[in-house]
Amino acid sequence: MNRTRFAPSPTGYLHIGGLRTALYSYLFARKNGGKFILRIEDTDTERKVDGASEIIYRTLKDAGLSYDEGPDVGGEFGPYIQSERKALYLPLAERLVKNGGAYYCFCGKERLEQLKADGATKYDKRCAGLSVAEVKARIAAGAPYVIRQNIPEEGSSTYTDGVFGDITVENKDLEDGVLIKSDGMPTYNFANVVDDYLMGINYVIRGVEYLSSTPKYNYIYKGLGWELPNYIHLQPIMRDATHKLSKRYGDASYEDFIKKGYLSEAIVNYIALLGWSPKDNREKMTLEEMVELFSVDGLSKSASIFDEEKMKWLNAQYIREMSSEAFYEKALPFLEEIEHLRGFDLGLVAKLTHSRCELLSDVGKLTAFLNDFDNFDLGSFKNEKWKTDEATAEAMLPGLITVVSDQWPVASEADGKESTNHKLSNLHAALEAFALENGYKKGQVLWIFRIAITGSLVTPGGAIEMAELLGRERVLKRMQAVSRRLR
RNA sequence: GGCCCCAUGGUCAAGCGGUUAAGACAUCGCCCUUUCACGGCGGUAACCCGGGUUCGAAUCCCGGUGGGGUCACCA
Repeated sequence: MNRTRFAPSPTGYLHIGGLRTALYSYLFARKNGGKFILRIEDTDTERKVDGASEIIYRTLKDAGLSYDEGPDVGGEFGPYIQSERKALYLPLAERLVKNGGAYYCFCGKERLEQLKADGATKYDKRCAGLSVAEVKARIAAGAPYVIRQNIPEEGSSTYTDGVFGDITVENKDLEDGVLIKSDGMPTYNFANVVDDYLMGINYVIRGVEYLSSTPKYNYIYKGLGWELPNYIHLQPIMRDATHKLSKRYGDASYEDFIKKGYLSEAIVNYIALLGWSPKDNREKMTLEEMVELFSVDGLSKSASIFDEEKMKWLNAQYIREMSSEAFYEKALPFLEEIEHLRGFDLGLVAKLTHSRCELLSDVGKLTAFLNDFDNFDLGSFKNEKWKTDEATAEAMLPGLITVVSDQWPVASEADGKESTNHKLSNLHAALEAFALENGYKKGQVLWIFRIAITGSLVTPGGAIEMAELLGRERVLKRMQAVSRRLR
């Protein structure tokens, strides 16, 4: 049984890079019929943020990455929150000391600093030579101590990474890291290894920052007589060629993108592609399809730069394939926040903007003309293809007003949607007739009409659709106002 | 600086010794069209550099350059 895990520290919100690591771990587990586990690594009390764990749970679920075991779902390898596992580590470190894989170290801060000042690049193993009796005596005397890993001075260590292949590091380049701090608590390095082993994790999927320190971790496994896990290291997502994506620069978290109007599916789909590609080069995929297509050899060895443009494109793809009902439902929270949409038929707004949105939040700017009308540039009447300009508009408008006024009946209470559609198609026919009678081209009339009622070169729909959205009264009022401005 | 890793168009990326070096985003042009968008068609655009190995190298080896990571009683 393969078991993978995602082990974030609750330092705030879930970053997009973290989400991708979780995604790959999830895909690997699901693809191979294994289990995906969530563990919260909160041993650093300084950086701990209230509510951060909940954000992680929520985001993972929202993104569809269901975990089989975790703090809020339980499991037989718990607890899944590191701070609740405190008691586990010290005895194991002591066992490692007995096996020769670690030793007590009494060197204080001053000596460590002195070593560094003298040009040492790592701890000099001085305490590794202490006799058992001496160690006992010092501890009994109350001397503060840490437990350090005892790494061989000679030779080298090699392991095989799933994406990078064989990684070899000289042992002399490895430092005897602290396993247990002077307060009795484990360091991240130690707790991480212990927890992975105890939770049965046999595929460790994580960022490349651990690539060269993995041999150290392996010495812990070996020292305790544990079987080594397999490793899959992932290159980071970059903001540009030289900077990682990070929240320090406001590079988004998952939730920020949701707030910006991205769909969860699109975000997950896009980040899956950043650093991985399926054999058939497919781009738009559901989570299920990703599970199906996932394989480690599709993982990239180089870092990838985050390109929001492409994610936007993917988001647009997802938006377009939604049913109008689904789109309306998803867009509603955004629609309701837009001031200038008050009093308009939001269902109709959604229908008109659906195919024109890349982000759910695009509705606002697509309908801005509903608000910015009064002083629009009259030069907008100029159109080269239709050969129209302000003069054309001035000449045409009075007649146009009459047509609309006469041919577009006032809506009555009893009117339903069908009746409205009927009236609008009548209006369309009436405008065509008007064009014919007066020697205009249909396109000219529709252009003048649309500009006169929207004041905008670009609108989410044609003249008739804009008329429907604005309603008879507003359409007439706007045309009259424009006609006045043109005189 | 030592050590580890990486290097194909602006971006994501196929490619695993013989290809006219895919595809997608972006960009540009044309078509469609009652504006825009969608859609369709087409264009511009890449193997970091230098040495090898080989009949043949984007692919293998070495060196350089560039970039990233790592060298904490942080995670």
